[in-house]
Formats: sequence, structure tokens, C-alpha cells
Amino acid sequence: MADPAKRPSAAHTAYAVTKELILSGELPGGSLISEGEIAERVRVSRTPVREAFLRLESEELLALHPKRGAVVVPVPPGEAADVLELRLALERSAAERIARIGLRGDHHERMRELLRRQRALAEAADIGRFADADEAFHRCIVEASGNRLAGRFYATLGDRQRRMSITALRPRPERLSLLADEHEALLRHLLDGDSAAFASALLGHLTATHGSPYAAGRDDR
Amino acid sequence: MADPAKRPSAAHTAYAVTKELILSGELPGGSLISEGEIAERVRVSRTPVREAFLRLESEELLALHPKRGAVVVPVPPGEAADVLELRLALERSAAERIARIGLRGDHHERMRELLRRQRALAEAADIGRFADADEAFHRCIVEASGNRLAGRFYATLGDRQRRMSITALRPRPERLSLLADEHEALLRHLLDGDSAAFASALLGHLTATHGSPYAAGRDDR
DNA sequence: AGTCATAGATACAAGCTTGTATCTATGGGG
DNA sequence: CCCCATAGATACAAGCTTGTATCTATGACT
Repeated sequence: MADPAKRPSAAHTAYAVTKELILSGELPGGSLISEGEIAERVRVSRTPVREAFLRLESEELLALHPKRGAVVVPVPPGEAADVLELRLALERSAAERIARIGLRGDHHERMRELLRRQRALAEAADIGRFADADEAFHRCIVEASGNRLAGRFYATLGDRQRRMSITALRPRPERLSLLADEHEALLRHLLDGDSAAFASALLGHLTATHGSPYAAGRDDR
Repeated sequence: MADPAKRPSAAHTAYAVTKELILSGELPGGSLISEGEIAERVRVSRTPVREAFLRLESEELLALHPKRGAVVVPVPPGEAADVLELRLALERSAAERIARIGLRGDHHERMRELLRRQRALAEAADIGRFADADEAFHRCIVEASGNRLAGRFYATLGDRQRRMSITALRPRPERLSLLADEHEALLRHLLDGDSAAFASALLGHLTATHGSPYAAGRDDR
């Protein structure tokens, strides 16, 4: 089959497919899988699957048990709060910098476009794609700050976030419009340079969607 | 060794020990265990352990995989919110009934005693025992309503609650005093017959400790 | 005291998986 | 076009577990 640049290796395909199964929730935490099972699914031999498993183990998505199988590592119950707290920190920090340096036109345009897209997806009740546009909107906020490091770090939260949003975000389609409204409000605060209002609205927004990041164990309470 | 009434069977011992390991978090969700491993730990043969595993499977604490082992079923990420919502519902309902019928003296005494106990444990920084006294306090609220069914149902949330509170409640010892303060406030509202204030305070209390029950997927938002 | 039933110990067979070694196919470089 | 290296396929051995059958010990009842 025709493939651009270089055909991905069997090991990489096995890795990508398995990772997607985990992140999408099709293989939930606690599942017990095997090299043979994935090999059959991806239609390769066990050798590249073995390599993929090792990689996923290093990413703490799989726990390998010799001669017994691999367990999909569950999302630790407390991690939802940890990820949320980091998201809050990164986005607030981004809003403060944007208040200082302004919001570049292309970023503004991009957010507008994402908001329009969200409206359309809310109307179509497309929860999956809405979640993608939701995530892209928040990521754009962090990237708009110009802090490349923050942008990169934020992206690594994406995988962990996906595993939680699959179960946390079980919205009725009507809620999608509310979420789009809240995104509008966030953009307005950015444009006003009001990072305090942004922080407050963001906290409400994330709390309603994902629960409170200020759960037990936090030091700032 | 001397034992009262009847010595518990090996199967029951294996069951109780394994369940405690799971609820306490020593065997977290995603752990892969075996009959032999537990048999060695409890010092019995595999036969009673096998029976215990079947029981734990029916309670959805273990997932058995023939010839491979048993996986400790992880706490589903969304379940924290579900359990919290039920707790809220039961405790608010109890507060409303108590507002109507009053708080019996013995229940009042019991709660006072538990609060004193919590103060002492906060001072001793005994997080484990504090959590027990915390749980007993909330359970007493539900039992004080006189609704035996609610009391029984609330107790079944106990197991699920424990698996979450181990990770959610990672408090610094200082926070224990704050929790005791909040329990004082809850009792005061009960005594005042102010179920609305009780509901509001309870929401704040549980949200701070366990995160918001009104996460995505709720219908009342 | 004897008998019977049941819980549990134990040993061996069988299932499921990984680990390892060998072979093959393919692509790149000379 | 040939050779070499590497990715991957495949087959068999080995590890870990459960499933099953048999035996034993203990307690209860007669």
C-alpha cells in the first residue's frame, strides 16, 4: 500500500494501536491482555508487539507480568485532581502572560474558529469531536502565551486527560452548548486582559466538568 | 487458639484478609494476584483461597482470569462522583427528617463523643483512626434519621468509599482539625433543625475532601 | 466409640503466556 | 546485482497459574 515518507514499523503500529485502545477506554484500567492477543488484532507477529509492550510499560500505561500477561495500569483515583491542578496552573499562568503581552491575532482567530466549531458540534451532538475541540481550545490558550515549554508540558497532560475525560465527560448533548458558553467567557476575559476573572471562570469551568482540583491532600487549603 | 462461638473457616479468613488488602489499598486496583500467593500469605492451602476469590469476584472486587491470575478491579474513575452523590442524597435526606422529628439524645451524645474523639485523633495526627471516626460520624447522621434502610444502604457505600478515601484523603495532620470543625458545624445545623444550611455545609465539606459530586454527567446542572 | 460428611491439603495435569533461538524477508548501500 | 543488517515471523521450551482428582483430618451426630 502507498505510504508517505516511511511506512511505520510493525512495532510502532502495535504501539500506536495499543496506546489508542488504552487512551480511548476500550481497554480500561485493569484489563489483562497478552502479546498474542494484540498481535492477532494488529495482524503482526508477537515480536513487534513485545517491543510495543516494553514501550508502553515505560510510559506507565502497562504493567508487564512474565508468563501471565500485561495489565492496563488504571488511572489512580487521585490523579484526576493532580492533572486538573496542573492544567489550572498552566492556563492561569498563560492568561497572566497574555494580559501582559496581549493576544496575537492568529491565536485569537484560532480560538474563534474553535468556538465556531464547538457550536456546530454542540448542535450536531457530537460529543467525541466536541471533546477534541474543547481540548484544542485550552491548548491554544497555553500556546498563545508564547511559552513553548508550557505548551509542550501541557501536551503531555493530554494522554492522562483523555483517560479521565472518557469517564468524567458523559455529558448530555445540551451541556455542550453550556461548555461553549464558558469557553466564550474565557476568551472574553483573555481579550479584556483580566487574568483574575479568567482564573475564576476557569476554576468554575473545570470544576463543573472534572470535579474540584482542590481535593484532600492539597497544601493550599 | 481459643475462639468464641465458631472459628471462622479458612475460606472466610482468606476472603476477609484479601478483601481488607484490597479496601486498604495495599492491593491497589490493577494488581495481579494468584491463589498461591494469597494461600502463602494466609497460611492455608489453595482450596479455601479459591472459594474466597469466587466470592470477591461476585462482589466485583476481583476479576478472575483462568490460568493467569486475578486482577484487583480498579475503582472506576467516575465512581468517586457517584458514591459522593449518593452520600449527599442520603445525608441531606436524613437531615431533613431530623429537622422534622428532632435529634434523639443518644444520637446526639454519640456524635459529641465522635467529635471529641476526632479532636484527640487530630492532635495525635492519627489519620487512619481519624478517617474511621469521620466515617462513623457521617454514618451516625444517617442512622439518627431512623430510616433503617438508608442506614443499611449507606453502610454498603463504606467499602467503595474506603477504596477512594485512601487516595483522596492524603491530608496533612493540620487538616484534621479543620475537618473536625466542619463536623461541628454540621452537628450545629442538625440541632438547629436547619437542613438547608446542613446541605450547603455538607456539600462544601465533601467537595473539599473528595471533590465535587456534580461533575460531568450529572443531570441537575 | 464409631461413622459420616465436609473442609481443606496435596499432587498432578492442563491451559495460557512469555522467553529464546532460529530462520526469512526486505530494504539499503556499495 | 550482490551483500549485509535489521525487523519480524515462527517454533519450541519454560514459567506461572488454575482445574481436577484424591486423600486426610476434623467435627458432629448417633
